[in-house]
Amino acid sequence: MKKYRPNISDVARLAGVSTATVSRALSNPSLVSEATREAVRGAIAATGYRLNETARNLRHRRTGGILALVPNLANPFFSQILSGVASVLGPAGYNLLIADTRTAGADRLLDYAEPSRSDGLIILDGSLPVSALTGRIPIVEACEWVPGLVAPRVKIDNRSAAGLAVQHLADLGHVRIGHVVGPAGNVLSVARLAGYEDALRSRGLPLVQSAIYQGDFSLESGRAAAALWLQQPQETRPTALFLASDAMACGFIGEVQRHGLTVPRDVSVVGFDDIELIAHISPPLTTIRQPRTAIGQVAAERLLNRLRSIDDTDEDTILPVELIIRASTAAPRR
Amino acid sequence: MKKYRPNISDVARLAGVSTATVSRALSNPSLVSEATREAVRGAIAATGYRLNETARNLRHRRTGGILALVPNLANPFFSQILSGVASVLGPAGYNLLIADTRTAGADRLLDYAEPSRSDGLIILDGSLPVSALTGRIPIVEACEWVPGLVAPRVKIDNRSAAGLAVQHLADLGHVRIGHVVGPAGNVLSVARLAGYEDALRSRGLPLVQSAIYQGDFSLESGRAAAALWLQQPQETRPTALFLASDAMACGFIGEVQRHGLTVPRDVSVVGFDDIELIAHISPPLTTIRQPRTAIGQVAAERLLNRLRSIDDTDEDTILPVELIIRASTAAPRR
DNA sequence: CTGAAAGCGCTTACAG
DNA sequence: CTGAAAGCGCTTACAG
Repeated sequence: MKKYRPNISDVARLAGVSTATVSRALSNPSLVSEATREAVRGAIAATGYRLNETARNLRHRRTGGILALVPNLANPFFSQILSGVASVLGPAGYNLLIADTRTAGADRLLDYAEPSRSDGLIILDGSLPVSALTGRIPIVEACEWVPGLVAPRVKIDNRSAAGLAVQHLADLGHVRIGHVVGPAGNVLSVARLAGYEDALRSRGLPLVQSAIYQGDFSLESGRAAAALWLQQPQETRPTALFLASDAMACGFIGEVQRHGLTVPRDVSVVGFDDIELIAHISPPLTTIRQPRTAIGQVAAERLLNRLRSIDDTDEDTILPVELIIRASTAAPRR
Repeated sequence: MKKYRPNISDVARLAGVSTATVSRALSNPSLVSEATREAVRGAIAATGYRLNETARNLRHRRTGGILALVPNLANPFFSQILSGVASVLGPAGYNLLIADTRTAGADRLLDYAEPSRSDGLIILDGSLPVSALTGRIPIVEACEWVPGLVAPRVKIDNRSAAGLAVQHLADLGHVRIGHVVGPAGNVLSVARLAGYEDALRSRGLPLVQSAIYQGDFSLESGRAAAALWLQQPQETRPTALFLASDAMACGFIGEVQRHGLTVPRDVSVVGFDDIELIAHISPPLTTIRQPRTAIGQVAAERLLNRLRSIDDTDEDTILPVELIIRASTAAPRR
């Protein structure tokens, strides 16, 4: 018993028809008579035939795959987006390929936009060079975006979302409101910082450098920001902080609690993203919810439309955010 | 200016050689004279030629991809494993395909082990049916495993790892030690429960049904377990709990804190996995660290070895775990 | 409704 | 060291 993989000719021979007919019976049955279809079905069952996708793809000059470029796969922030992407791509018959732009060597960068590698790109990493991506295969950007790249973007309005967070703190009566920014140069960091500044200005609140802390979205950088904040004089340091990610907010809260302070009694904290865990820590975190599954789904749908030439606009899709008020924010102590 | 994708014949023509020579210059340069190689290089640069992977794969009767089957992509637990997988597969020239076994329809299940879909499988979901996976392409299992499936497994010793957690609690002086199990029927749940029971027995501690709570690895199920625990009489309920996942431990701690209790003063808690966040909540969680990146890397390496016929053993790789003692555990109150 | 034939873009055993 | 030719497994315009 040899391990032989039957091909379309084996089926054709057994069914007593040509390979063309088998092919049609498979991909466009209405072109084939019922009797012939039945014969083909029988031959397929008898041989255990399965279509070779690689051959079909070669013939169709496509790959059958969509490549998602993620800055850091280990970061759980992306898994939910990818889950949304996968839920759309699977049923549509596309494979989801994933590449971690950090662990993949820079030499590999040029291959991303290779038409022989995938039929389309979903970009989740705004720090990629435009030149490597431009003009080869359809692209959609999700969450982050590459400045200068012409492609539809599926995202939230980061600037006004940041404004929501800060306004919430202002509404509670806070005057000295601080901000922990994301990674330097990151498009999201820039937009959220701008929203923070917008909100302070529109409320006539003080905008001072000492209330802005550098972060990089990570837990550890939130902890470090807290360490700085703890060293500042109590009378002048912020009574409330808006942090550009939930992870940083967690790190921040953990550190101030370790120093015997209480949130929100001693300091109010707002995060960004609404990752699942932070509803369960104490205090549960007030944050801006980002519809991550929906972002992934819509990005995948728009890319599929481009592949089918339905979507010919470069317009962005802006999805709504929501301020989720939990227990990490309160009026300032007086 | 037409958008024309040059192929190997275009390069051959320009270089004044045959396509066979171009092919050799690309994949086995030592077979080709330096002068010819140079000519080919020039022609490639001039035409902007890029190898078509699909065609090469068809010729080689392979796909160039490895498919990872994940039970739930949205669960961040898997992202770090996938990160390890990606870091090995990328440099080896393989694409990483990912499928979410939950969102993909059951009809798609049979396609997973399709040789035309991928060259090998990394299985992270122990609940898949053996029949759908058997005997088609090389498989490696990581973390979870499918009972009855003959394939190398890369995992930890869940049973003794659970024992470590329980022994730590016993060492602190706890007598009534409870356990929140993972999803019913899950291979990890079963192994960790067995390890819990082992440890109690070997210490001569009471093993009672009322100290075992059903969970499913999720935050919410940890919260629900806490709700049950809170209702039990203080004199008989466990003074310490080992939970089969960090997520459940977070949910548990959050709920008991919400009821005004303090961890570890009122109850000690040990989790499992060592996900990043739980070092930063308060109290920082004592847990069993699972080397997730390494699990992903080793799984990918073993699969690559199988594809190259280097690895011909079905033996499991057992990676070491570590008990990480933080602040969520202490001696029982007396 | 069906078949013969060309072709998608590569690779490689064979011959020289 | 190099080329002609067959072939990987499909699909589809063309002809009947």
